[in-house]
Amino acid sequence: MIDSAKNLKRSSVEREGTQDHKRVKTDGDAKMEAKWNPYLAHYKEDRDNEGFRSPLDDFERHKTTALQAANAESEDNNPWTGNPHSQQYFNILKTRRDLPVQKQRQEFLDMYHKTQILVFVGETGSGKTTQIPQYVLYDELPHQTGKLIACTQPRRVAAMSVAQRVANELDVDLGEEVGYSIRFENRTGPKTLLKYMTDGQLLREAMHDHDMSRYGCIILDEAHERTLATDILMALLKQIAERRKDLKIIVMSATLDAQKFQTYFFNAPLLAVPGRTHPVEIFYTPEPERDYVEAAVRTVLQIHAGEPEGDILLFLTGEEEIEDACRRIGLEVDDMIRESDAGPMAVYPLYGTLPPHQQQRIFDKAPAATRKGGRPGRKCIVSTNIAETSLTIDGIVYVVDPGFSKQKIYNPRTRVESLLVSPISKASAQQRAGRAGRTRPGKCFRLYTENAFKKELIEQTYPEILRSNLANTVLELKKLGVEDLVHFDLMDPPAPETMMRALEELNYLACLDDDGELTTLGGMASEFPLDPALAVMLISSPEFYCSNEILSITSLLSVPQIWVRPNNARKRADEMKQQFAHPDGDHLTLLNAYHAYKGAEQSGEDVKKWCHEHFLSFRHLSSADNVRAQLKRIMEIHEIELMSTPFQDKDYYTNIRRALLAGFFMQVAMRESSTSKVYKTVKDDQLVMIHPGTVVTSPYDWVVYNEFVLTTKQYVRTVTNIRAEWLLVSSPLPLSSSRCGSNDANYAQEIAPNYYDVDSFEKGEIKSALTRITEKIRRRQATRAGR
DNA sequence: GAGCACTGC
Repeated sequence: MIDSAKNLKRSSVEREGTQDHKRVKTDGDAKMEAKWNPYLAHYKEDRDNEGFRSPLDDFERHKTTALQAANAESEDNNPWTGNPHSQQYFNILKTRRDLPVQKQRQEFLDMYHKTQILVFVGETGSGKTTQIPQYVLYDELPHQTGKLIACTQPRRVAAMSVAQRVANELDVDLGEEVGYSIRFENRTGPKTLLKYMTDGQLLREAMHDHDMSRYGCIILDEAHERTLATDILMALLKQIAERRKDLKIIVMSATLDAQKFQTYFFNAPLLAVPGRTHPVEIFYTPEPERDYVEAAVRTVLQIHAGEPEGDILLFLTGEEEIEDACRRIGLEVDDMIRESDAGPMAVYPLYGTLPPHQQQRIFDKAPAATRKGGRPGRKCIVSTNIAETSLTIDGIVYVVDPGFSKQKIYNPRTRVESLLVSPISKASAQQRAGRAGRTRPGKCFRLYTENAFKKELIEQTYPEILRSNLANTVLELKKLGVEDLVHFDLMDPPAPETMMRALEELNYLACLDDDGELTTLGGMASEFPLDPALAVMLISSPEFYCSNEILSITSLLSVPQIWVRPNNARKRADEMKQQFAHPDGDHLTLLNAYHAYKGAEQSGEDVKKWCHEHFLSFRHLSSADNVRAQLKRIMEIHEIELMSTPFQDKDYYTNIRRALLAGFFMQVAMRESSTSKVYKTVKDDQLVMIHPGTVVTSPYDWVVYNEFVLTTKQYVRTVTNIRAEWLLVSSPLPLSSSRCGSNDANYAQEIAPNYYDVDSFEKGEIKSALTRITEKIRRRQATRAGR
C-alpha cells in the first residue's frame, strides 16, 4: 500500500509508456445500463479525453485492492476524467493518507467484497464520510455498470459541503463525477458517479423507483442519529436487499449501538475505525443541582476564573434561557474584570432561529488580553443542541453540560406533538463531552451526579419515529409500496396506537379508503412535500376557487414564522403587523403580508429593506416563495388548476376560509361561552386558548387552527374564524362571479362527511351545538323549498 | 399577553 507522499507521483516516463490511445473498455451490459440510466446516458459520449487510457480499465469490479486504487490515485492523470491532476490534488491526497481510516482500506475492501450489507463504525475525525464513498467508487466502478453510488446525510449543509470536499479530493468539478441532490437543488449530471444527498431526498426518489434501481451501492451515513427518514430507509433497504442481490448497502454510524445495526441487518459484519480525538476529563457535581441555569452560569465563571486558556461551550435548552444566561454571564464577567483582573470574555448565543450572520459570530476569534501581559481572553458559546450534531466549533476546551434538552414528544391520544425539556441520554452526554476534545485535551463539567449519569439517563435518545405523529410517514410508506404496515420491519416499531391514529387521520382526510388502501387523493397528496392536511387542502382548493391563495398560504405555513419581533422593538413590530391584519384571522393576515411583499418586489423596491421596515423576515418570505414554486410545479404535473376568486368579489376571503377547512377540519375549536376566552377542540375535548400572537380580536364561536402548542398553557396558533355550518351539510359555495368557468357539480362540498357525522360525537357542548346548527340549516332549507 | 430543540421533503 502506498502511504508516503514521495510515492504519490509516479514517473511520467512510466505513464507515457501506458498511454496507447485505447478507448475506454466497455462491455455490452454496461452500454445497455448506460442507455436506460438517465444519469449515465451520455457518459460515454461526453468523455472529454477520448484517447485516454485509464488504469481503471484494468480493474475488475469487486476484486480490486487498496494498492491498485492507491496507484491509480497517484497517477499524473485523473483516472476518472483523464485530465492532468492539479497540485492541490496531490496536497490533499497527502493529508487523506494520514486519516485513520486509510490504514484499513484493504480490510474494508475484503469485507465489502464478501458481503452485501456492511456496518461501518467510525468516530468523529476518522474520515469515514469522505473516504468510504471513494473506496467504494474505486471498487464499484459505476462508469462500467451504470449504477450510481449514493451517500445519504441527515442535513442539507452536510450533503453540500461533503460533496464539495470529495469533488476536490477527486479533482473533479462539483456536479460532474461527484454531485449532490437536496431539496431545491440538484447538482448532478450525466457524468455523476457518486452522489451525496439528504436521506429525505432518497426517500422521495424511492417513491417512484421502489427498487432504487439507479444505485449499485447505498451508503447511509450518520445512521446513529436515527432520523425518521433514516429509519424508513433502513427498513426499505432491508426489503430491497432481498429482491436485489446486486445492491450493496453500507450503514455508517458513530460507535454507539453498532451491534443493534448488525443484528437488524441479518448479522451484517462490522468494521470499526478509531477516531482522532483528544481525551476529555469528566467532572460531576457531588449533589444534584436545583437550578441548572444558575449552576451553569456559576460553572462558566469558575472556569473563567481558574482554568487555563481555552473556549467554553455551554448547553442549554432554548432561546429565552440562552439569552438570559448570556446576559447574566456578561454582567458577572464585567464584575470579575473590575474586581479581580480577569481576562475579557466574548459571550455568544447559538440557536437555530438565530439569523445566519449572527450564528457566524461563534467562529470569531476569542478576544485578546485587554492590556499587554494581562490575562488572556476567551469566548463562551451558549448553545442549544444544535452544537451537538449540526455545528462543530473548533477550539472548545471546556464543555458545561447541565444534562437537559428540549425534545419532541408525541401523545397519540390527544394527537399533539409538543416540546418538553427532558434529561438527555448517555449517548448525548458523551457527544457533548466529545466537543471539548477536538483540538486538544479538554474538560467536561456535568451538572449532575455520577450516579444520575449511570442510573437515570437512558442509553440512547428515543429515535424520532417513536416521538412523532406518523400520518405523513404512513402516507409515504403506502406510496413506497409497503402493503403490510404491521409487519414492516422497522428497527424500533412505533406504538400501535400511534399507527392507528395515523391511519385514522388519513382515512378522515380521504387519503386512505376504509380498507387502508391509498386513494387517488392520497397518492396525489404524497407527491407534495407537505403534511397530509396541508396537501389535501391544497389539492381541494380549486373547488373553492382560490388555489392561488391557498398555494401561498400553504407555502407560508411551511416555513418558519415570517413575523419578526425583536425584544427592543416589540411594540413597533406589533403595530406593523396590524397593518396586515385581517379581522377574520391569521391565515388571511399571512396572505396579506405575502401580497404586500410581492407588491413591493414588483414595484422594484429594495425588498430586504422593505422587509426590515415592516418587521418581516426576508429570509423566510423568500424561502416561502421557493416552496411555492416547487408546490406549483407539482400542482401543474397533476393538473390541479390555479385560480382566484376576483378580489372585488365579496366572497374572496370567505372562499379561502372555507378552503382551509378542506384540510384542517380536524383542527377546529369551539368557544366555551360567548364571554369566555377558552375554546374546546372538536372531538379531542382539549381546553385551549388562542395564542397571544394572533390578530383575531373579535372571535367567532368557531375557529380553525394550524397548530396546537403546549407551553405554559395549551394554545392554538394561527387561527381563523369559521362558521360551523361550513362543517356540516352540503352547502354549495355562493356562485356569484367566482365561477371561473369550471364544472359546477363539484362545488357542492361537504367538508368531511365522516368526521362531522354528528351522531358519532360524544355527548357534550360541541355535539349539542352542532345538532342545533344542523336543525337550523334544515329549517332554513325547508322554508326555501316551501316557498 | 406569551415565547420557537433540531432536521427534512
